[in-house]
Amino acid sequence: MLKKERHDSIMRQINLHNRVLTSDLVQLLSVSEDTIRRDLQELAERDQLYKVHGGALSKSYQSSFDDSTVYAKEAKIIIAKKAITLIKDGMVILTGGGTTIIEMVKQLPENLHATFFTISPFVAIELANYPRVEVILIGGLFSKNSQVTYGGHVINQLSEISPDLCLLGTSALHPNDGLTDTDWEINQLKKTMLNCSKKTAVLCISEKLNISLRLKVAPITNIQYLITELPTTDPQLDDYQIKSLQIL
Amino acid sequence: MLKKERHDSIMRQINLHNRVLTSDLVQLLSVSEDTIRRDLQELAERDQLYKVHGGALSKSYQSSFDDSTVYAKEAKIIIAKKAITLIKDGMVILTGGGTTIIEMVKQLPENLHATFFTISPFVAIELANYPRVEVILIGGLFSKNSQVTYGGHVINQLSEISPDLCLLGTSALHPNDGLTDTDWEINQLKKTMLNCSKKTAVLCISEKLNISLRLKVAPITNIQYLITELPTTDPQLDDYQIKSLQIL
DNA sequence: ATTAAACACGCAATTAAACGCAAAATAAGT
DNA sequence: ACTTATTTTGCGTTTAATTGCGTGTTTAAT
Repeated sequence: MLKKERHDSIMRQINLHNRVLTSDLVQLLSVSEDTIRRDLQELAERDQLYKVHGGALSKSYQSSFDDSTVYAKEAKIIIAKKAITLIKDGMVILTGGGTTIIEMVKQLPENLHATFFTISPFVAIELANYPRVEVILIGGLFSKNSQVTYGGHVINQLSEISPDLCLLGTSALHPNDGLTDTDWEINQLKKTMLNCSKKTAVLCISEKLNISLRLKVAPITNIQYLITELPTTDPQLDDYQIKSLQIL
Repeated sequence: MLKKERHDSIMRQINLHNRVLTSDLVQLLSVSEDTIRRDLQELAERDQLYKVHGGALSKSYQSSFDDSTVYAKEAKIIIAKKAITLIKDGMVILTGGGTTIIEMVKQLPENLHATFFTISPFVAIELANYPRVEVILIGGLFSKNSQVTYGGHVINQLSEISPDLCLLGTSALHPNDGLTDTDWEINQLKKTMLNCSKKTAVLCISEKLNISLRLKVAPITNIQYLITELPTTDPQLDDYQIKSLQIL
């Protein structure tokens, strides 16, 4: 088996399971441990995965779990400040969850007058500090992992609203594969959020760029704004310079 | 399981719960106590948590779940422990918001298997720690004062469910006037919650007894359980000794 | 003071990683 | 096609990391 095939296979396993054991890969690909180790090392050098003792982890896995030590907070504040330029008085806005969105909420102007729909209790609680903001928490099953509401009931309610702007945190963004995710239910949810909104902005710290996960949410052409902490001219963003997408 | 996964899992527990017991982690991650201790030590060295005898504490106490300032906490814990005796495996339960209810949630047995509907995001977040509990957050307008969802949408959804038990925190309870409140919308809400549930338990610290507010929610005969921090024989409860009301 | 739980320390067993080297495979040039 | 240069791989060995257990000590609660 060619090295490149092995690497692809390893990346597939990682995207599929968020983690992989060296020993499993040895069996799966029937090569020696040394080879796997060398492969993992190489992929780690290319920033495609996170190497740990005993195996490797998905790079995006990192932040899906640690949601407290607010990872890359500086970057998220920069993103937040860019994002609020999209928000005008009187708008109806739909948001997902995640630390990036919460950072954004904290940066909102004191006297903003707007209506927010959200699937995240944390976002709702944070928004409650703004006297002129109307907050509607969309109810449904509560996801223990993502800490947002999800499921059919949420989807139904989303189909009844038509916000001006949808603000979405991301697990992964890729120039070709667009927005992807790992969880089926959250995937459905994000799809619906995107579809019901007039415009969509994706908030994405740069390390989540060029990553592609198992489940496809939407092609990049369905997104109108991409917001990262990088300057708009940064070469990392070159692959995203397409006409339908405005980079902030 | 990889060490980093363990660490993330531990941090997640801490961020959600603000505290964690070594023994719980041993069970949760099925490794020896030594391993957990070494993990905690490592995380403590990295300033990610405070290590204490028996477990560890969150380093950042800033969360909205800071319960160190909860008023009359001791009393509320007593109430909580009484309340959970009403909860059996398999039940469908509806809860309101408030610190008393949150204290109760924190006291629930680790392996409770039940379905909870709630109008409080805080309660939902806290319930999310219980692996076998299904949490449904009832969505709607989010009240800045009471930090619960309210309004027509909530009322509608309540009318579609029929929980076995409704757990209600109280603003005021009076032998003649029953359950009363000050806010019109919250009042409507509590009425509906009471009506849709098969039985209702009122959680009430003793200092809120014998108080009557402007708006009537329900007569005392509509309530099945009264839970206070007092012993059931306390003279303060004499006025509430009626046949339809069980005092815990 | 007594007792049980929690802890720290060292040890040994297991497992993973790193290193050097030679065989095998691949690519390149004649 | 044949040889040479380069890369890749597997093996043996060494080194490091991780874990669980036994033992004795500390801590907290009664």
